[in-house]
Amino acid sequence: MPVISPRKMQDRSDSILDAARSAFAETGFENTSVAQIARRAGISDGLLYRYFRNKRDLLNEVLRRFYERTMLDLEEIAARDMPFLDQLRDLVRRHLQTFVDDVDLCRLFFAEVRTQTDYAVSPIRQLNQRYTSIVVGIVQKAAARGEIRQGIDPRLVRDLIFGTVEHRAWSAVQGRQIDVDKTANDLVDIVMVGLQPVKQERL
Amino acid sequence: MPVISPRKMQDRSDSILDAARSAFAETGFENTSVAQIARRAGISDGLLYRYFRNKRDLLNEVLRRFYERTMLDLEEIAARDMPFLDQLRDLVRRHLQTFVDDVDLCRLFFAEVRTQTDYAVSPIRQLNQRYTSIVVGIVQKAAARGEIRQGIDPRLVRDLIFGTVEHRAWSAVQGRQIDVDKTANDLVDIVMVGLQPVKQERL
Amino acid sequence: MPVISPRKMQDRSDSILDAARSAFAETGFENTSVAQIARRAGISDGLLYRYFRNKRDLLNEVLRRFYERTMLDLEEIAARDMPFLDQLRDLVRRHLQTFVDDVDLCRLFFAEVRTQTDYAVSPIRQLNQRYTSIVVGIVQKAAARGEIRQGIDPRLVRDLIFGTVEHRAWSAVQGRQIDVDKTANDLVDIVMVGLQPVKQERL
Amino acid sequence: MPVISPRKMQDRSDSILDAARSAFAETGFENTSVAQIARRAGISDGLLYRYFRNKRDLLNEVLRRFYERTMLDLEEIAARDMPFLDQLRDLVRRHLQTFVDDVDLCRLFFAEVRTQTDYAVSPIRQLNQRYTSIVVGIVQKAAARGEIRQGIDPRLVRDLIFGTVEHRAWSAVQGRQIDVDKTANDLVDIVMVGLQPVKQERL
DNA sequence: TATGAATGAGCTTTCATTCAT
DNA sequence: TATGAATGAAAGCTCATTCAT
Repeated sequence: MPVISPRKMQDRSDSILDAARSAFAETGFENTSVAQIARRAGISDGLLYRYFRNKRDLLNEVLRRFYERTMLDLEEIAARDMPFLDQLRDLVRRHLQTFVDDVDLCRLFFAEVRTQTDYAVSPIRQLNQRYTSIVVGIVQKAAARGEIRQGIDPRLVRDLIFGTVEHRAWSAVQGRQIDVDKTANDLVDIVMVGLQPVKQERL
Repeated sequence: MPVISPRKMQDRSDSILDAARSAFAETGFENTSVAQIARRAGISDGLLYRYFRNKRDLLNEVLRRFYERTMLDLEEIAARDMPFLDQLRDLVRRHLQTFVDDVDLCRLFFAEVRTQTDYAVSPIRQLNQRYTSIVVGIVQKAAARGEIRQGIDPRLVRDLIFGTVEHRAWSAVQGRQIDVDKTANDLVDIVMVGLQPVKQERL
Repeated sequence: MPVISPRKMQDRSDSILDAARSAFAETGFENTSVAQIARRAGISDGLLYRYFRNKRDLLNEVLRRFYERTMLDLEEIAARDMPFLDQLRDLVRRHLQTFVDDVDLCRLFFAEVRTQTDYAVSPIRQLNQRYTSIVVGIVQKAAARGEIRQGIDPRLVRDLIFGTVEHRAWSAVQGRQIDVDKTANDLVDIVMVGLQPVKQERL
Repeated sequence: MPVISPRKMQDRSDSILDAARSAFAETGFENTSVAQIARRAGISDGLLYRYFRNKRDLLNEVLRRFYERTMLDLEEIAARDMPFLDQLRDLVRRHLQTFVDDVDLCRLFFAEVRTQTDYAVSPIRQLNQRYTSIVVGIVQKAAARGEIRQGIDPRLVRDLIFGTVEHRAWSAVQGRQIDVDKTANDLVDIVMVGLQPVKQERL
């Protein structure tokens, strides 16, 4: 009995994950059956269990890949040597774009993963932390460079950036389109100079 | 002439809602069976259906009560005649406190309701909109009074406030305590004057 | 504690039966709940059980009354002293009219009663037998009078009359209207002279 | 490559249908649970649903098989080139025999299917129409050939034949044996020459 | 390696009937 | 006498997972 080549195994694993991703995105985790995923992937139910321990494992892996892919972009931006203001704007823009492009996977994350009881110790959470800590990093760098004032809690900025984008994107899910560039500009504007009416130099 | 007193009916309705709230919070909507809720409430399956039309009705009612209760506080703050800065700080503090006090219900809302495909037309969404529009309202009033600069999109401020608080509270769910007063102060500080280092007059 | 008058009891029993009849006719036996009947009758669920042992008892009583009422008409016709031909035609017409007027009750009988396992010993069956034996009776009388030829099995005529009417009425239930007079004439015509083409004296 | 042989699948399908037929016949459609059928067939509940879409599908299939089997015989008789009289007698005999052989299935049809509100659009009704239209056809042919007199409504003859047989068989269900040949002869006799006492040529 | 047959627990909701009040 | 609260069984159907083939 011929053993399948590692290459072929990898291809199959990928195609299962593809099938799972699109199926979960379309109908949600609970409303997607393993049989549906297997059919989309062109294999039998049983074989799927050779590649993934169970249905939830599949979900976690789908989201892990999503995160890793998205993170690369964000980390690339964070690695650039550029003024904080511009860097922040690029990050916000990129993050917003992720929501626009993959709203279903985002919803999946919020609905099915973040609320799991074992989320605190899950590998997905570690990815999420690594993801959001990118903003913490550039804020610390900006503070060190004097680009922003002292005494700012970088984690609050992180929550502000991700929270705002998420909330905005979420309301955009219900109906209205989202203008990525304008939203990024407006948000960064507020974050930098605040709402106060006093005259001040723009950076 | 009802066979049980209205008081007893009310008590029972409350105890069912209590049971539903804690059960949903612990195991999620899908993974909680009506039978479990009935057992927690100390009644039979069938009787539950004399108080609530169906399982989803139960969820909606749990969240409606939560919202109405919370909203009263928020609207009371919004109705006060006080400087925008202080009003915003009170609102943020109150909203944060809600998360601290009722993290289970918040999780329930985010996980089970907001992600439903029919959320757009659900009664809960209307409550949520009324809830968040409170901030839109005070921002508009502040703009009219000249307390903040022109050209600010009030809905972006709304997303910023609720998104940040939510994100912060969410990370607080996983472990760490949250310092409500400090967080509120810091957030309002950033929102008002931004991160920029330039010297400026505080309001 | 005042005992209710026999008269009032009778009235109530009647109103329950009325409610049951119309409810069963509209939605069928299985799809009608005891609570619905009680509500229609303006009483509580529990009280209904003071008047009828159970739901099926109610059904039997509804049909028993229906039969008795219908039977009176049929027996009145059978008691008349008139030529067999005319008498038969009147009976057929009357029976057809019953289907037209009370198709729902007829359906109820066929669907819910005649197929009960204990139908063979039920009071309803006795009524049904008494009902159909009316035709047996007039056939025997006609044979004795020489109005029909010898050697005819009266029970076969009974089955012919009731079977044909039922079958015709049943197909009429699905859509098409039924012309009572024409159908009665045509049926009696065939029954009397048959289909054969030979010239013969009409009676 | 199916994991079980087509032969075995067919056998199982048959055994499920057998189980369903006898269970439905004994306790009726509503009062038979899918679990009961599965147990009779020696399989699990779930497996049954790989063979039949749902409970009603099972009922339809049971009756469809019955009809198709029976119809073949009837259509074979109708296709023969023989005098109307003899053909009719053969049809009646055959139809009566069906009742004698499969009284349970007949009861099932009358009690559970024909009385359904959606019977008018059910596949079973189409089979029934095709079945009964066989008699309509031979009557029309007989009329064209002059074997029966003009002005006869073939559909009334259809109702007469099927109605009478059904009624007779039905009363036979409760107890008494049925003499197929005699009944067929007597019925055809009446249908051809009627009840009238006048002298006439027999065909 | 691969299949898909087979399992059976699990779910929401309804409702006839009883009985405390 | 009258109420309607309370019970709890029952039912059709789905599906993650296992395992014989």
